[in-house]
Amino acid sequence: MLIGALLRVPAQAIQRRIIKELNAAGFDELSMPHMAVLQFPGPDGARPGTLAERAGMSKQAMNRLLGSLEDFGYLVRNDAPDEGRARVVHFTKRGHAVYAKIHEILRDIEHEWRAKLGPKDFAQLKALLSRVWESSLIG
Amino acid sequence: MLIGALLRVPAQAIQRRIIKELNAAGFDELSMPHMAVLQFPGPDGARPGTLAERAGMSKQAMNRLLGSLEDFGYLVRNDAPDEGRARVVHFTKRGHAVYAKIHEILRDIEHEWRAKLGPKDFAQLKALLSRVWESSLIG
DNA sequence: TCCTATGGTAAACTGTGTTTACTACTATGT
DNA sequence: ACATAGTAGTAAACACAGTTTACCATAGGA
Repeated sequence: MLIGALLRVPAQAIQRRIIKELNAAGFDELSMPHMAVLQFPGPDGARPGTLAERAGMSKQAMNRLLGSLEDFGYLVRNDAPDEGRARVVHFTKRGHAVYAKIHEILRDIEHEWRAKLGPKDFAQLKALLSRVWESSLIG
Repeated sequence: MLIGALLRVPAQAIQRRIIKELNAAGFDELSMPHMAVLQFPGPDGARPGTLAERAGMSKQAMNRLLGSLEDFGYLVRNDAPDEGRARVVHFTKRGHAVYAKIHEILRDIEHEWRAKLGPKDFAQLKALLSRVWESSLIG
């Protein structure tokens, strides 16, 4: 089995599970595209343009996503007082709640993996993936 | 760093790189959605419905994808003589060529990762991901 | 024969993302 | 001071992908 599938399949499974459990927990307006905003490290305090770059999409697409999340009450876009036309995204209470819920789901998943693999091997897996992250392999 | 991001980011990076290199290698009609068909274990010999299920999408969406790949000359959909209305997907020569190219790219990526992490740690990483795959963690 | 299940197909609708075009503010050069 | 270029954000038109709804074709029973 090649590394592509080995990474892709569990990553997708986690993504799907997060959306499903989020919907079940009362955040039922959220769907796949919104994950581009909610992904680590989260939008709180960031500029729309920065978020667009992180997600690998155009500023316009990100902006519409932010607009929908603002309509749903997850965040607000305030003017940034320091710089010209810039704006800053901030979570509302509900926004902080989803983000916390996502972390809860991920902690559950980590707990299950740890139980299956054993704590030592699971730690090893995370350590190796962290090294991939830190190296220039995924730039 | 939580397991979600640790898996998602490199998996996405690999996906993008595959598409980019495929385009550069002369397979320039291919874009992200086509990857749903070309993903492991590949469409050769499979039913449209099976491929839809694998990719987690509707049969109709998969069928249009197959139609476009057929138009581009990557595959054909023949009648399956054994069963009622069933059809079977088969690669054309060009289809086999892309699939081989994808494998080549993935082998390159594995080579780079092996060089960065060291052969032992890279093997360990793949072994751990294989265990995740084999366990019921991603079902 | 009629009913159901399965596999596939077609068209309308929805939403998502890019492209193109524009506004607002800042900084720089003359 | 003014013109210019650069940065950040926004808006509308467009293209495309995926779901929904509906339908056709074959096989296997009741």
